[in-house]
Amino acid sequence: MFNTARSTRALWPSYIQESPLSPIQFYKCLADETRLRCMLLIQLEQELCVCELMRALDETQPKISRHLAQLRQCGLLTDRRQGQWVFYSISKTLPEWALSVLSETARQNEDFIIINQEQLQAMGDRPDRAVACCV
Amino acid sequence: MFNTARSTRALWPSYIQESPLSPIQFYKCLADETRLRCMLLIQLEQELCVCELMRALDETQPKISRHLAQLRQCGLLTDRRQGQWVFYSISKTLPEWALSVLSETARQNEDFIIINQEQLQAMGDRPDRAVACCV
DNA sequence: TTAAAATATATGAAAATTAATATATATGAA
DNA sequence: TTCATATATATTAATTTTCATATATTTTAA
Repeated sequence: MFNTARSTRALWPSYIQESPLSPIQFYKCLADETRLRCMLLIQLEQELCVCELMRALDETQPKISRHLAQLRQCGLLTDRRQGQWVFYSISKTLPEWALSVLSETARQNEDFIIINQEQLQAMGDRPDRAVACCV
Repeated sequence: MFNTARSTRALWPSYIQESPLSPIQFYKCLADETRLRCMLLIQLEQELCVCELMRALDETQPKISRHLAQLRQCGLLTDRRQGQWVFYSISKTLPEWALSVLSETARQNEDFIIINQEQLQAMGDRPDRAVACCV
């Protein structure tokens, strides 16, 4: 039915499938509050880890993790592990139209996402990012 | 819970609610294949009636009608009756960002919608539109 | 004219499908 | 061991579809 680098066992929503990103798949990804906020925040902040998103959205760890995994499997996000943290960022394979949809949404819906940005800013002890050399 | 000009009785998906259009509500509307194709086609053709969309999408009448009603209740479409037909068009209250999302999606996903445009073109006996005077 | 019949659209209600969540537990790194 | 993240499983919730039927308009035939 579908495959991922991480797992072939999990039961995922049916719209999770291999490339290429269809408009339907993309909009299903955005049609959930947790996922939309994660996408917009990550786009604004370049890169965020699970614990930062938990704080910014005030949601449980499994919930955040699960939605991030979906976004990764649909090709919207990529992740990199740095020590104990896993940082998520916008996938470089995301088509241009999808990128412009995201930035247009963020730009004209500031009120929607500002609360999460504030909670992120208020978070103490945010993990340091190692500068990735030799990408 | 919600209200419409047409009915206060129907049970609709929870994302149907009164204004203003939130990004979540908008993307839930686009996160269904029937609805997304209807939106893109209507945007491209200015105005389409239920029977035209049935033909373009090859879907049943209740299915099309139901999804159009949802899109209308969320404020994405408006309708006008002309004789026996009901024509749907993009709502003039749709925010600018949503319009640009739609057109960007259409512009960069031609393959997705062309099949429906072709079926529409191939449809015989399309209802005439009366020029609306004195709007 | 008026009374069916035909055509187009809408919707109630149940069924079917799909998706989201919580809890417990597993994995991996420091 | 502790902290951060992932996931299995069960459960609950939300959404979509289908079928039957209702409503509105036009057409046809008496």
